[in-house]
Amino acid sequence: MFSSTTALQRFVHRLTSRSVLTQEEQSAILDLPGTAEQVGPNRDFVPLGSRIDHSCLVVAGLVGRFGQNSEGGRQITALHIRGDMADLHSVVQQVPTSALQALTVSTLLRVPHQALRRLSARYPAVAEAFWRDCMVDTAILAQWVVNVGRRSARQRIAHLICEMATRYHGAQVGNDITFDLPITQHQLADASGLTPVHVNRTLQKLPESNIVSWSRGHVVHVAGWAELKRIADFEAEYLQAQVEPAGRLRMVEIK
Amino acid sequence: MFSSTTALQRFVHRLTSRSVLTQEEQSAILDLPGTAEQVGPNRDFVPLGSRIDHSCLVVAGLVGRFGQNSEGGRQITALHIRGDMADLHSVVQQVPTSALQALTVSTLLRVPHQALRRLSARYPAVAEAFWRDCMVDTAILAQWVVNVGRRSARQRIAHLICEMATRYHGAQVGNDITFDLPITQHQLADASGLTPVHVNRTLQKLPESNIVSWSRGHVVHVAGWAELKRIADFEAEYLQAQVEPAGRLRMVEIK
DNA sequence: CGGCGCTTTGAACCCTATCAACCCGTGTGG
DNA sequence: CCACACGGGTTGATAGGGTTCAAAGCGCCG
Repeated sequence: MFSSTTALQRFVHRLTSRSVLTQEEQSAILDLPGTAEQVGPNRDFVPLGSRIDHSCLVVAGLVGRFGQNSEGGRQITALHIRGDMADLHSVVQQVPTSALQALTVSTLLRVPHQALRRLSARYPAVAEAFWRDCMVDTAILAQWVVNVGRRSARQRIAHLICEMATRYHGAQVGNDITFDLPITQHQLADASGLTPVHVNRTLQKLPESNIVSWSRGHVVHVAGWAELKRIADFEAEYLQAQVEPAGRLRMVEIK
Repeated sequence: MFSSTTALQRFVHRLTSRSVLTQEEQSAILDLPGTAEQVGPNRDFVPLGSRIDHSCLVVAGLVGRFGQNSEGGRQITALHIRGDMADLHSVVQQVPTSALQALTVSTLLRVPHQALRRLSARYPAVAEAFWRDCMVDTAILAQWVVNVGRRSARQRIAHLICEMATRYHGAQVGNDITFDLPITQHQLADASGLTPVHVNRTLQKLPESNIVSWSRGHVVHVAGWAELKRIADFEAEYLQAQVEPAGRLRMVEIK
């Protein structure tokens, strides 16, 4: 149904939108081995505590990184969509400090660390691209802190929608956008630091000017992107969805 | 007053507590060039927007990474203490997506990216150590999301104290700890997603069992570490303050 | 002594949580 | 084909943690 090659192509595409990689390096990534796996919703596929030996590329579906407090309160700290290597960082940090869970039925490609490390050692520019990609995730995370720390419920949700819209559509976001975000209100609550009940009520007040509609098929339709951005207080720069070629950086000379 | 060599030694020490570096690699880091600078409190020394060409090593003082919402609400997304290379990630991301500001009088060593890149290109293991260090900062950030998203005011503050105590003292935390945290209640509020007023009130209720005292000289005294940890719901693993030698990883063979 | 930055206190308010039902579409089994 | 369970989503009532605004206290330094 979903080819792992397609997923790797998406991954390469993401990397090259921010980093400079030679043709050889790109195809080396495309040749990465891995075993595909399908997991059901609400299933931890990267549990806490035990050392792991692979990273997970999201082929299809939606994946969340989860934190918890002792009372069982859950907090999603990151969302990953197709083409994301959800725990690329585990290449340098083998013991997960937070768990990865599928939010919907998802397909994953488990890529051995060994292969990723070999690639990084052989092509320093790939290591650099990996590092850089991890730092974009970090920038997103920093925005999440601002989101839950200093924004109202409606802003939090609006911001999350803006982020996901941009991540799905890259730079080409028009004023009218549609994309698939298969997430329940409960999960949305866990992502925004709110209660499911309050998410529900906030969501109802959002389409006041027909800005967003959230059909239960999980497809989000944004009718007024500019307006939504304003509400959300959203600036897309940190996502670096499309860094201009001139802005790209490469530490290692191209041979 | 503060030697930049000492700061670099601290930096090396931090790196080697999680990564394996040869003697040669370590001294290469110690030889890193840089220009020292002293900045006053509340001064942005890494502003938003403009491309930068150096990273900042904190020699002394306390610095914060700031996010903002459009209404001017400020949110600290990271704290950095002596020995931290506060924006090491800027080596691969030259345009800052959040600003760095001194919280107290601080001394910085501005280290040219060029030097850091040369080091990374020459010693892949150093690049790996840099990447890993950035990922520890990311793990901390993820905890912050949980903190502001899913913890009560008292837990947030307790957690922050626990984190800083561990970062200052590493693994050797006894039940009775003293350390310097020169931060105002206002800044503490910005870090924990609360208002200064509420921080004040929460702080007053903390020493109910003489657990922490926050003398105005900014020196924190924790009398009951175990109890504070319990309140804060704090697990130190994510900080990786002291990874066992056996747990360390190195992608590149030691020559 | 006066000013300044930080801390402290009070009172009112409100956003969001909590608890508890109920609704509704879907799938399943008798 | 209906009964039932199940996982979301929705709604109401109530409570509370945290905010807001405003003013006063306090230590420190010039």
